[in-house]
Amino acid sequence: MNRALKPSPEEKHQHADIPRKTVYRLSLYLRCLELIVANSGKIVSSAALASVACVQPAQLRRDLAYCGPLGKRGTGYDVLFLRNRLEEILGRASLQPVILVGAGNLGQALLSYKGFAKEGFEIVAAFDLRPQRIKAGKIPVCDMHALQPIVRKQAIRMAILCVPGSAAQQVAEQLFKAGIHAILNFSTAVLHLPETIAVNNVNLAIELENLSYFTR
Amino acid sequence: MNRALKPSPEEKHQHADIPRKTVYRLSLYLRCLELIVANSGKIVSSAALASVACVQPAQLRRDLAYCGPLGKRGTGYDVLFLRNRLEEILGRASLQPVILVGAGNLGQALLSYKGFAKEGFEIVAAFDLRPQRIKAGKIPVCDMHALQPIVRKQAIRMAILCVPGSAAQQVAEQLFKAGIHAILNFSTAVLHLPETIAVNNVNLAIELENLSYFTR
DNA sequence: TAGATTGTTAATCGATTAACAATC
DNA sequence: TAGATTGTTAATCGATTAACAATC
Repeated sequence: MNRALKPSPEEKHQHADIPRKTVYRLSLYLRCLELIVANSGKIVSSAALASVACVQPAQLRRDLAYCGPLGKRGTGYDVLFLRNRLEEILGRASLQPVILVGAGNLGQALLSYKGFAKEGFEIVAAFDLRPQRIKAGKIPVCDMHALQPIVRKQAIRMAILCVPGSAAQQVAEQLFKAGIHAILNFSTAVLHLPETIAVNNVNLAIELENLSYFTR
Repeated sequence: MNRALKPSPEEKHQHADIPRKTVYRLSLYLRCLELIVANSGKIVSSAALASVACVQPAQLRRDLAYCGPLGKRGTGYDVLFLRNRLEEILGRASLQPVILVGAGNLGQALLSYKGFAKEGFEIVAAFDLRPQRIKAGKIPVCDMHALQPIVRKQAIRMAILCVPGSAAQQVAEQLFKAGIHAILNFSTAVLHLPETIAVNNVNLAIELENLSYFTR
């Protein structure tokens, strides 16, 4: 997506800093809108969309307000228009290349997981200490030494990290040095990295432990 | 807030409702303590532990304070004692049985993922519409019809949900009716369920989308 | 006792919700 | 115009952080 040099009115809100939690919910709303589109809904009110997304209508309106005025007072939101705007804001216009590092159990699973491709992300390469041991369908599995040149050459910004916890910090530093800007961390380790790199943690064992606590 | 009667110390912390975010971080602290134990640390200060866990020392002390006084002023926390207390509070004393529903790509991956077993959770059975198509090592893969009797008989409280988004709501209702108390939801659907059942959502595509937004 | 570090209180910050004026 | 629903402001709620008295 090419950007005009001077900001147009549409872009007025593009660079507003939207809180992280709101951005997360925007993704949620987008998925709810897809459902509504599939059910041939044309117009949706904040109350209706909020109920699908399981949030309060006031919160939904507030979240959307960060993106500029998107609805029509007295009427509601045009479903297709809102969907398109959210797609723009979330940057889903273009296919995003991603690499995956650590092709063990979980890593191999994510390689074959269809959910990413469906939503605009393409895993273009996987990396492992012992690349020959891995079957990964169409995706090339490379040696760790190939990481930096591939990331640089293809200008890849995002990585999925699935190495064992004991290796995670060291590999994460490699990713940072190679020029990666964001890591989805599935390892059990807490990563200590410069603030310029974004990290989202998905710790499956902790999620279960957390649920377990609340079942008593 | 004026209380007529002051609760005794035990009363105060036994049934204390610890905020969800704090419970999550307690799991994190527990894992950091394991690291410190491995490095033969005996005593740890809030500053040291906080730095390992990437949180503020004040937040760590506050979080721990929900669990009663666990440290010694002027000295710090006894590593083994604190670990044991956190394990008790988080209920890691016993092995927790879990079922997995939907053994597609992601489901099969989680079945073979070692991370759960390592941390006190055992996937005792998997369920799928077409159980015969799945290879799952030692774990029995059963027809959906077998769900309710198995959950009841073995008094299973937790489920991992990996079915396609289009089936998720319906299957989640089945889980609820079968007597499940907590769901780790990997499907793309937003589940509408009674408040008595706990749900944690892990939406991999949204995590990536969220990171993608913050890399610009 | 002097130094260190917790546990707790008070101040700050941010996020959610309620209320309503703007306006379709 | 009357009814509906947004966008926004103000009130509320909860979570984080700073500060410090308690105490080892």
